[in-house]
Amino acid sequence: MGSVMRRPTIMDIAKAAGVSKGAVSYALNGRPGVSETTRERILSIASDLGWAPSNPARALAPGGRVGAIGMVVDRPARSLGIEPFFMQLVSGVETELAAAGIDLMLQVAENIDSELEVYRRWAAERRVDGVIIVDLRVDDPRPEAMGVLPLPAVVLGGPGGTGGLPCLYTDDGASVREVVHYLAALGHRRIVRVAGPEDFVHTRDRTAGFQEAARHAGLAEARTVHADYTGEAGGRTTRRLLAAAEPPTALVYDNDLMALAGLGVASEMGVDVPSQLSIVAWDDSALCRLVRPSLTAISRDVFGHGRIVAGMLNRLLAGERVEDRETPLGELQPRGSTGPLTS
Amino acid sequence: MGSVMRRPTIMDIAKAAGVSKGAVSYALNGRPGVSETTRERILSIASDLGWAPSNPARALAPGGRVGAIGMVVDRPARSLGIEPFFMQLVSGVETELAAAGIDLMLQVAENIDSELEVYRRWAAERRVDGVIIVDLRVDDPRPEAMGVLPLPAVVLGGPGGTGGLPCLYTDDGASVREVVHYLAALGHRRIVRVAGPEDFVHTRDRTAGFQEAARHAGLAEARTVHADYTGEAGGRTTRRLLAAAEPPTALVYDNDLMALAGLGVASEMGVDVPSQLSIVAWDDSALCRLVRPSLTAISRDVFGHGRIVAGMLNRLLAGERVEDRETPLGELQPRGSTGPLTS
DNA sequence: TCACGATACTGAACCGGTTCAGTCACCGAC
DNA sequence: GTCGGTGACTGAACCGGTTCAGTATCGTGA
Repeated sequence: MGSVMRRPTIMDIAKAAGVSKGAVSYALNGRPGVSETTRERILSIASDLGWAPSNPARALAPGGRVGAIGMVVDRPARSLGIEPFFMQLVSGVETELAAAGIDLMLQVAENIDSELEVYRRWAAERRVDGVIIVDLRVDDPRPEAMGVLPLPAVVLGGPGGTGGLPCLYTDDGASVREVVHYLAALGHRRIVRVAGPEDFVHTRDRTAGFQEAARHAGLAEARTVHADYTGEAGGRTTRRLLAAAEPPTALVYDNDLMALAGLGVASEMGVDVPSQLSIVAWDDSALCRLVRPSLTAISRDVFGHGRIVAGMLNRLLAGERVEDRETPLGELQPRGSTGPLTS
Repeated sequence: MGSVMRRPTIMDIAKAAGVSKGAVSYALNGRPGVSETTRERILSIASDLGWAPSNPARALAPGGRVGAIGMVVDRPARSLGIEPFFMQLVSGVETELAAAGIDLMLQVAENIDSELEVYRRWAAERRVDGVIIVDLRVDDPRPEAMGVLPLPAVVLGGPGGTGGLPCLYTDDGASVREVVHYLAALGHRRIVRVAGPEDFVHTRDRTAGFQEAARHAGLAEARTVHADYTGEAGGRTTRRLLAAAEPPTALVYDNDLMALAGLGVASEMGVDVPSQLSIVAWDDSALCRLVRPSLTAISRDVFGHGRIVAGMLNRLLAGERVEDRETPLGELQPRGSTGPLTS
């Protein structure tokens, strides 16, 4: 008592062991320069003292790393809470980072400009060692900004348009083609896709796959309309579509939140799912299994994507060369919200 | 060209301005010790050079702060993705922190022990300046652990059981009493509450409020059963309750995810909502408005809670004395999922 | 027996800030 | 004219690590 609790430093260890700071550093980092007996003595003292390296000090030393990576999400704040995607991704990312003792900084941004501002600040203030970029856009300004900063980055999305940054990408076009074939086989011809924002690369890829499959199946009336991933927009769009003279018989949504909203609107308008309308969701979260009818969805391992992309960034930070990587295809999970027309 | 891009330091500024490091530091921090003309010259040079303070260096200096706070969430990873609560809370927290230039570290943990391990590591390695503790338990080990570490902390929950830590609390008992009165007024007598885990303080508070209101309204059959906030558990519990000989006519859920699952199960079992069963959710997220029937819910300003609790932590870190604070009561939002029995 | 090289270690510089104790010039008061 | 005080600034220490250039000690081979 009396002495104020203070974090032990390597200097404390050095004094207790009767050696110099440098020797302690070598011992603790498993580097040559100390004898095995000395190393063990130092490690034991360090453990007795409850020593842990000061992260700021490590980061400050020449060539030091901050031991944290950053992620910025800039979808509309309103939808963020419900969007299962990000928390699952975050869980996966952290699982991978935890092993390396790396932390995750999370920021929500209003738009892509404030997102860039966050990256600039993080780089200037040395807050993070690298970042994971999500929701790649068409002509995305972020990859090129990363080149200037410089802030090592890995992109979730692509391929293409990543400005040389390593990326983890998915062939969404293939998944959407499977959905169209599935719906066409059920007899649907008026299929409309309620998509995410037009300037996302994966939206564009899905749209291309959708059009191609529709043309292939001879569905002249298939088309894509855009919304913004929020339940509100999904509901509004669905209401408009179902009120048309010849409403679609099948709707394909780009996330599960809009699909859920669509299901609600159909019910409100007296349109039965699936006998009068089939609904397919993207991003098969638990939501899809909770509602009635349960939602047919394209299921991807978002948690796994997080692990992989974090691993890629880790290796990039370690100075290794990192190749682009493709994820397994999303799998169509047929459930109660799709079926043949029975009118 | 040829010169490698290097972050500018205050030494670079000092050289350019022809003054010492110390003078630059005084100028940049708005402290006395430099003339107004010199200060302006230094600021202008700093801006020209694109200087920003190195966070590790600032943190390392005596009395320096890391400029980051941490938050650990340890609900079951499965439910995390859909639980709107956390992302809304995070948004609110960050909005408040952004103004002070503070970052947020987020960690997901499997259980309360690994959560404590994270706090210990953060404190030992000086990763964060303080933490926000959520989901306070009965006999929670965390407040007391914080006293030892030492890591400044603010609790979202309580009051009581916070071991002296400042807290932001809600009178959940009052809200649940309002719900019971509302349902009783609609004619319901067999009301069951599907609650969160028993060892959460707010679960216990709600249970107490629920029992008191039930006794007051003469509802002998009202009771509480416990689940774990996941949709799966909410659905399973609902199925069991509705299969009983004399099933409840109203269910009150502790979050909206379980309420959503309950709604699905009711539909699956052919129980109409609201004519045969009324459903009330807690945490009024957009989900409640998207499904049909829309869910009556207790609405709270989770985003606002985040702002307030972050502000409290900020002031605590600044050395100010912080008082416990109560949030406004959650408001009952009656929607389509509740009504009188019409059997 | 001596030179040589390897091993084990020390001392100091360095990272980029903050802060404290001085130094110096200048100004007003007596 | 001198004294004291103040404002402006410098130089150096400090935070807690990492790393590099030396140095002392030892064993070994010729």
